[in-house]
Parts: sequence; C-alpha cells; structure tokens
Amino acid sequence: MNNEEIAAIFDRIADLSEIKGEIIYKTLAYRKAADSIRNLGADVEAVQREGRLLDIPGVGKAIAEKIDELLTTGRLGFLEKLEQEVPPTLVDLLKVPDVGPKKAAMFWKQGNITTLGELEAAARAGRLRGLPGMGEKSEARILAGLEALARRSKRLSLGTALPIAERWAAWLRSLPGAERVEIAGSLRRRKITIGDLDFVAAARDPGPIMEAFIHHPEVQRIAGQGENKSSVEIAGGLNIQLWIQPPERFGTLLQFVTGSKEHNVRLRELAQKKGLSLSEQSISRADGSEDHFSDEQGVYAALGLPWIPPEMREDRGEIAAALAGKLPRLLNRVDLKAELHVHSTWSDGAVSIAEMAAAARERGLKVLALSDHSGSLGVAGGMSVEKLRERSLEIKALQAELGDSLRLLQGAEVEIRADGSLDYPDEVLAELDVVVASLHSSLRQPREQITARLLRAMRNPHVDIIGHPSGRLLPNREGADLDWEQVLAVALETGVALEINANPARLDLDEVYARRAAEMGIPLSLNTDAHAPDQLDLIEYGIGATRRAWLTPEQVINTWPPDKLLAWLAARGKGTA
DNA sequence: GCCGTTTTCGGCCCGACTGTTTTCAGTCG
Repeated sequence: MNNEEIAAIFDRIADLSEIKGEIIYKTLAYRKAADSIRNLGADVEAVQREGRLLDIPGVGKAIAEKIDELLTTGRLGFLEKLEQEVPPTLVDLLKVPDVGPKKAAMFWKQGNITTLGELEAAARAGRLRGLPGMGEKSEARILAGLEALARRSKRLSLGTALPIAERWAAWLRSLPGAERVEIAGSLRRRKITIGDLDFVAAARDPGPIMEAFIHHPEVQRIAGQGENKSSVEIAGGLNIQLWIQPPERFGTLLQFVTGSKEHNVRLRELAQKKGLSLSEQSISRADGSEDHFSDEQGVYAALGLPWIPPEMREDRGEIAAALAGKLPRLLNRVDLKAELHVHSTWSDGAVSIAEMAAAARERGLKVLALSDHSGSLGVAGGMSVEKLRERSLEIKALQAELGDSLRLLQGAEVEIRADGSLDYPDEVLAELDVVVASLHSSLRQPREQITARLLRAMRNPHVDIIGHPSGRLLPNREGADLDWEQVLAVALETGVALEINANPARLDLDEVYARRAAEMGIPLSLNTDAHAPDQLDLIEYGIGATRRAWLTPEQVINTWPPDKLLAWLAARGKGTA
C-alpha cells in the first residue's frame, strides 16, 4: 500500500467518524495523520521498517498500530467495523455544498437517506423540508448543491487557474473604491491543483464592490452573499470567493484567506500561547484591545515571527523553522542562470535554435542547453544520430556568433526505452554536453519494472538529469508507480540531478520528493521544457514548486554560476569519454 | 486520537454567512 492509499483510508475514517458523531478531535487527528503521510516524501512502508512511525507528526500509538495492520494485512478491522455502523455511501453526501456530517447523519437516521440518488429524489419530492432543521429554502439549497456538484469539474491545474484568476483580479482592481486586490488561497500558495479561486480586497465601503462581484456577467449562481464575504459560481462549476475588509485590516485578511487552514490553525495556537487571538480582522488581547495590520509582515511580526512565504504555509514545519530563525532563503527568478531543457525545430519545437537562444538571452539567462528529442520518440520528431550531428554544427556556428553573451550546450532529451536502455549509443551520448533522460512511454509498467528501468538509465554515466521523473500530467494523469526510496537512493549514489519540470501540467518531480531529495543532498534541476520562446516564462510555475519544496538556490544547479555548472557537467565525464 | 519547559490529563482557532428549532447550530474556509 502506498502513502496515498493509506492517507485516503484515514480520511475515510475521519468522514465516517464525524457522521457517527465521534468527538471532533478524534476525526481531526485522523485528518492530520492523513495529511502528514501525504507530505512525508518517504514511503510509509520504509518508515515502518525502520520502526519510526511514531516520528510522523500526528501519528501516535493508535494510528501507528493501524498503519502496521494495513501494511501487514492490507486490511483494517477498525474501518470494516466502522462501515458496519455507518453506511459508507454517506461520505458521498459530504461532497454536496452545505451538507456536513450533522446533516448527513440526520438524513440517514431521520430520512432513511444514504446515497446521493436518494437525497436528490427526496429533495425533488419535497420530502426534505419535513426533516428537523430543514425548510423550503434548505431543500432548495441542497438541490442547487447537488446540481453544482454534478457541474463541478475536477480540480484545475495551476496553469489553468492562474490566468483566470489574474483576469478577475485585474477586473476587481478596476472597480472604484477597491484600494488593494490580491489573489489569495491555494493559488497564492502555488499549489499544483486548485479547487476554487479566492480574492481579497481592501475597501472603505465594501457594498458596491460586492454588488459588482455577484452581478459579474460570468456569474451563473450566487452561493452566498454578505457584507464581508461573497461566493459565486462561474462556468465549469468553478467557485470564486471574495473577501473585503478596510485597508487597515488588509494584512490579517490576506494572511487568513491565503491559508492554508492548517497553517492558520498553528498560527492561532501560537497566538493563544502569547495571550493573543488572531482572526481575519485583527489581533486582540484578553482585555478587548486589538491591533490592526495593513500588511502581512506586521501580523507575523506581532506573533514574533519573520514573514513566511505563502508557498511554505502548509503546516509542514514552517512555523517552527520561523521561530528558530531557520527559514530557508527560497529561490527567485533572478537566481536562475541556466535553462537545460528546451526544444527547437530540430525536434518538436516551434522555432529555430537561434530564436530560442535570443529568447533565453532576453530573459537574462547565461547558459542554454538545446535538448531536442532522441530518435525513437517519433511523435516528437526525434533526431537520428545523423541529424543530431548536423544540429551540432548549427549550434557551434551560432555559438561563434553569440560569443560570451550566452553559452549554448549540446544536449538531448534521450528516451528511456521500455527495457531501460537509452536511445543513443554511449559513444554518441559522450559527444553531448548534457543528457536529459526521460520516460515518455510504457508509464503503466508495474512498479518493479518501471523502477528498474529508471534506475538503469540513472546508472548510465552519461546521464546528467532525469527529466520529469514521474511522467504525471496534471490534474488527472497519475505518474509512474515508482519506488521512490530506490530512485532517491540511486540519485544520491550516482549524483544524477532530478528535474523539476516547470510546465504547470507537470510540476514533476513532486514537491514532497523534491524537498526530501534536497535534504538528502541530491542536486535538482529546474527547467521549462519549452517548445516555444514564450514557454520559457513557465519558469514562474517551477519557481513556485521549488519554493513549496523549501529549496534554496544552492540546491538547484540552474542557479549556479556558469563556470560551476559547466565544471559539474564536465566532471560527469561529458565530452571526454 | 495526539500532545506537552506552563500540562502525562485536559486541552485542541476563529469568524462570516445561512436558515430556522427566534437564540443558535451547521457549514465553510
């Protein structure tokens, strides 16, 4: 069983326990454990083998025993018993907006409703309004919620959500009286997939802005409206929230709506220990006095903390690090000097090498590796060995023109074949300055097979970087079922760099493994995989990914001074074999 | 169910919005 499967089981226990009416802190404990396991960056199974389950935050004796049982038997008696007591289909009801554990339990016990279908039938027949606490309006809300659920798409990828959000933010900023507007929520934290869009605004008089917001022409449904907070639904079932406070309270508001919820809970606990109470409005004291903050720095400072970058606010140890003065210096765009994975018309890129080089130079890069596809990836116009050598001449000629302004590297994105061999013979790989080896096909091989395949490629001494290691496509296609313990161990052993592919459909290596890899001392490489000049700007998404992984510039080879990077590549034996 | 230089027992964030059981519970972020 992998981490996600075990985490999903604990989330399920939490849902069912909540409906059953267990004390809320028990269910919170299961959710916390589920989150911790997802963020582990190591296989739970490996942690168990080392006898270190209790080191996982939020895992105590009871949950550790359940993990043991799951890993040993693949089953969990506790969950099976729980599913006897509470109809498992009730957890589906929790997905309906405005239906939580209390209502789900009431529908079940008072209305004999246990499935979404039964809930819809009862609502349509007007049978919900007779139940406790339910009236006509509540019944209509449930029906609207069921319809919204059916419309609602899966979570959006960051790359889809951010442009939509920027358009809305620009529109909100254009409204009279909107003094400040920011994108908040998981988008500001640069989470890889996005459930809904959150905006915060500063205004003296929120009324007109809220009115304009809920009457925006794209709004299809108003889910809620109030003085300080409104919520609407647009096409595709996408929900948008807007929060407004006066300018002097904008700092606490932005902090609150940025989240994450778990980070905010930790922060509020810290406030409590100092005798303070933190809310989206203010920081208050027991005597009723309160302080207001127009910016986030002030909020964190009042709690004795340095400002914590939004990408780190996931309750993964950032508050402890901030208290200890040990927040990492995260990566910024200006740190990047090299791009090591782009394509040109020599394979499936849109423009010539010269145009790509010009675009790289405009963006301040000092090193650019042309990494066109190797031969067998026919769909991507992969280069034969002959074409690769022709391209080499063109790169050399262009380098002569460019002089010192941009260092071009002879590179290739070499296909890792189904048996783990590489697409070019070793003597051809040896001619290259940089070799990116990637998996594109047969990603559904069983774990042992695809892991062995990747390890074999990593052990080829000519390979410098593993491109988009898992092969996942967000938001829906899962990556290969790799044994990450082995992948990381062999990366450390061979010194090969793991790519963080900046394309928002990939963001692969995943952040939890990127963080662990960096902690282990494995080099990482941040690249756009650009197939056209403007795709070099996708680097922003990749920077977000490195920041979510707590990476410092030193841990990412693309930030190194060109001489250091070239020396690293040379030391890996390129051009000398 | 977890956790601890304030506690091994007694805590475990805070407020907006909604609808209904007109004073509060449920849901959400």
